[in-house]
Amino acid sequence: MDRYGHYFKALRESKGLTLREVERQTEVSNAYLSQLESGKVKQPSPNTLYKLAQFYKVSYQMLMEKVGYPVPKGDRPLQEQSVSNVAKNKLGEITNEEEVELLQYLKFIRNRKQ
Amino acid sequence: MDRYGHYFKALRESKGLTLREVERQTEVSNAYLSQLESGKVKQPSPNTLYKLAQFYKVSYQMLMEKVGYPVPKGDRPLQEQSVSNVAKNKLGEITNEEEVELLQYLKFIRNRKQ
DNA sequence: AAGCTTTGCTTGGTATTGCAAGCAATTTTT
DNA sequence: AAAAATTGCTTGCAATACCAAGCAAAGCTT
Repeated sequence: MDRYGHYFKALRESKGLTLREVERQTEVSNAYLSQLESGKVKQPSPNTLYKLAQFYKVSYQMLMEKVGYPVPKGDRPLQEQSVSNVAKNKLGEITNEEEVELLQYLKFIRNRKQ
Repeated sequence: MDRYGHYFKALRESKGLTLREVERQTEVSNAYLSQLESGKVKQPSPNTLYKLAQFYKVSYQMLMEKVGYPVPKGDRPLQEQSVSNVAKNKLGEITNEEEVELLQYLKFIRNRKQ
């Protein structure tokens, strides 16, 4: 049940802060912080994690990982970003003709709006 | 209320899939998918977003951002994978609305061919 | 045409996030 | 030492994520 609760607690105590002190600066209630530190919360929202990451000056991604959210695959550089590659990743195969039609349609959309 | 619902719907329909087909492959219920696409969900969990990102072959980070979760600026991919990139090189940036329209139009193109 | 299947959608329910309010124990102030 | 403030913590509650089950409409099959 409590896998990372003690981590948040250690983080706070290492800085000698009270629950209410953290509450004031992060806008996360002391009630919830207490539950968080004692392992009563399963997966705090990214919004909450972000506030805590900012405040404690730790990596947001690391917190996400710690509570069990999937993290983006690798920080490796993305592959070449040619139009066809991007289109393939996104839409499955897309033909040249389809791409041309999409581009023309985009022009149409824009002209229509004014 | 709904800002990204249309987007998920366009994504699914551009591939000509049913709610239940997506359910089978992503393990996200068709009930929830329906709610998601009609703007009845505020912030689907990262877990759900990850499944959909994998399945639709779009960037997980981009979905996170789309539904309003904080995304660390430094860790963001240099260029996001999206339909907009199909056109970006040639026509510059496109808006979310335009992207949705393009996805829908792609669906139309593909269905038109019998 | 009458059944069977598939479609998107709604509804009722469970689980969880996150908080306001309050409590007992400890610390600080007077 | 009494009063006041501060501490971590619990509890009830509102909001929301997510799903199983079911529904009406539309599509197929015979």
